[in-house]
Amino acid sequence: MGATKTDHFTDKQNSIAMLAKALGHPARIAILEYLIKVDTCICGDIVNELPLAQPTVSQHLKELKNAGLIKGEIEGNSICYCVEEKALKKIHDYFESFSSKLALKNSKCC
Amino acid sequence: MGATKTDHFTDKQNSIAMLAKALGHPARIAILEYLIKVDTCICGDIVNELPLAQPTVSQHLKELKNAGLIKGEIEGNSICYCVEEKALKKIHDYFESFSSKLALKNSKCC
DNA sequence: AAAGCATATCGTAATATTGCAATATACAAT
DNA sequence: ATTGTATATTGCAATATTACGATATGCTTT
Repeated sequence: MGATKTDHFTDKQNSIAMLAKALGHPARIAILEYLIKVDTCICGDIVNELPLAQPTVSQHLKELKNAGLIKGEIEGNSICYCVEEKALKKIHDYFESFSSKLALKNSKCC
Repeated sequence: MGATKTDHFTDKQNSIAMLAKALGHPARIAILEYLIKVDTCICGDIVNELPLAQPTVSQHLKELKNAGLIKGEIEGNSICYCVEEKALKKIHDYFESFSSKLALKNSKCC
């Protein structure tokens, strides 16, 4: 095979994995960082910012959008891409709970 | 082509993307959750816990280890896998700073 | 309508990931 | 030494990802 067996895991696990997967590429991390840094968020800027061709950037934007990490609104001729704060909060909260669970452990091993 | 152009991005971006990529599979999320849940952490348990064959689980463990998210110590006959807290903290801190940057924004668009 | 910009989609090649059967390794117990 | 148990590695097939040139779509201006 070769396809991920998503149906054997919980919805939560799949959804976190999906978000993490979308973040699992430096270009997409760079895009998110850029969207947070600047106030205006037009796709053209992103293409100029990244060391990748326009179709490649467009593809990465699509993946971030599919994962729900960004949203894009048509703004006249170009497109206004913005961070979807809810998704980032979801990830943040997830690792927050991880951290607090870890803090409670008195690791018996390692 | 087809290989990620890591050399065009910052070390930080690559390192976060690497961690996120390793977390980008439900099986690996499930493994981490399990390691945090239980006190003892032996690989055999993980194989029984997951709906995947033993070689597949071994491979996922290897990837988590490569990414620095877990560590494994030989414990007699079996292996004691544990969460590497530093790596989880790194991710947590990253999204923490994201969140606080977002909080400061008064998004002009979207 | 035509020309020019911004973005998306298609097609395709290179590479990576996922999953597992078969096999190897390494220790433990008999 | 042999057998059993736990984990890793190998090899391979199916699928996914990454990257980009070429092309399409859709606004906007002329």
